[in-house]
Amino acid sequence: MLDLAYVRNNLDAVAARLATRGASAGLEQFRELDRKRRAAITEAEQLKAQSNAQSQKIGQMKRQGLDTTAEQEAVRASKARVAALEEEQKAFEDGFRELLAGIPNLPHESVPVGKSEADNVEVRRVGEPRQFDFAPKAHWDLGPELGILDLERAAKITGARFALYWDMGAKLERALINFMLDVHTREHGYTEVLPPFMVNSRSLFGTGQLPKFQEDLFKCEGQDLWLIPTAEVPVTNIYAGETLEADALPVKLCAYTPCFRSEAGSYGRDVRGIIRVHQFQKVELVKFTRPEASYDELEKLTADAEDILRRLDLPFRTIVLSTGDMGFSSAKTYDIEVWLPGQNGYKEISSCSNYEAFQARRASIRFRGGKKAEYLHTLNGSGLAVGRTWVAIIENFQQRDGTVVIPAALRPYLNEEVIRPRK
RNA sequence: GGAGAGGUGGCUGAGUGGUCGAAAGCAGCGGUUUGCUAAACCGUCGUAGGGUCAUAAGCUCUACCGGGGGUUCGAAUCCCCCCCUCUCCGCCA
Repeated sequence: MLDLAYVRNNLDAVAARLATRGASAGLEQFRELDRKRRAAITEAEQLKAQSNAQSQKIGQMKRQGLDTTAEQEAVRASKARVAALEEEQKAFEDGFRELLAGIPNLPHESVPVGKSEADNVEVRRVGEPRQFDFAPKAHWDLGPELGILDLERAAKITGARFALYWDMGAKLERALINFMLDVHTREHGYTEVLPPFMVNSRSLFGTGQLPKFQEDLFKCEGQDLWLIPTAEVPVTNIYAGETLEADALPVKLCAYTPCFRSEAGSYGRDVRGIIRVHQFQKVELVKFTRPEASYDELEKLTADAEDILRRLDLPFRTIVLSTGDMGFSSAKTYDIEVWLPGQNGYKEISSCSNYEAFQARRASIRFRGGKKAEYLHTLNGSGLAVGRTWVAIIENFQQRDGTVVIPAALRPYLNEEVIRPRK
């Protein structure tokens, strides 16, 4: 959510910046709705002030033993009008809040202006894609051949876009989770948390998934409980409604969670394998920072995520998303893309964003800087998506004989150096 | 799931129909005193949204005592529903 006073007083500038991300709609109504809303508030409150004064007077008169029948009747008579005005006020307030809550974040000035992902800009490329002296296989062939990935039975148990891992497949997934958590907590200074995997709608509003992106989520029928699409939601909301001490910042948290996404509207994309599934595991990094530090912290957070790929000897590139490709709540986003031989290209494995005060305002997360509490900045990024890391390892380190060599950094977590076909 | 107790400002904790946005204490902030620290003393000290206005200060109004309804001229206080916490029982990993 944008700052109301800022939008009101810089409407043209806000409109211009939103236009760069193709989101100008709504701002024309803003001024008009804001005006109507304030008029309604003023009118309703004036009448309420009158009634309150009358009621106080009645109290005084009663103490003096005076008859107050006429005064009581007068207040009672104005009640209907107060109720009508309040209703009108509420309607304007609701409409206005909805409008404000539906406006996406303003892109940071360093973000390249563009219409789509075609305008994203590569900022660095690390590692060389391996030259195979045989035709490398995609994980959807290699996984089943090794007996570690079983998509057919997963479809039987649950449905399409779910995965069942066997033996070394399951162990590789678990090893990756432990490896990532250990690196981030021991070497990058993050505190590990294990949050609920279901959240309420208030939390989803706080991070920006609701009200606009309900169709991407799984909801428990008849209850205000939703499966988390990312750990960002429960972890960012840890401090919802709270005010942190300035010297506690930055707060750096990391969490392993499964993530559940309906993938509505992605029919036909990444249909093979486990690149895009309804349930995947992720280790997430979340930061709460002072406003002036958030862009430095975004660089560090991105580097922390990249470090996992470096340690696993996986080639990757980092791109900065253009204004046209950024998520709703983000002011700036880096995507990290890992090289996948099966796709002969780079594929997103992490998304690192600075939300500035956008989420903090929605979730009401502040810090006490000077005298007054002010909104802090929130950031998060995958560190990393575990399922796609699994794919990257299988595909990048496959051998001619169909085995997979485990990268050195991961061997202590697996007690194996090679994944061989399961008998 | 059953029975009971409770949810008030940063914290503790008063307040059962009007003058209560809310006593008191602690913490915080400003100051006096002090060689320094401590203590003492004085003052100040909630949030959000309107109006006035310079997007300031100040003044003023409205709302907020877990959330939502209701009764009443008037609700922290009375009634109803819901949520959360604690204790006991049952069940369960």
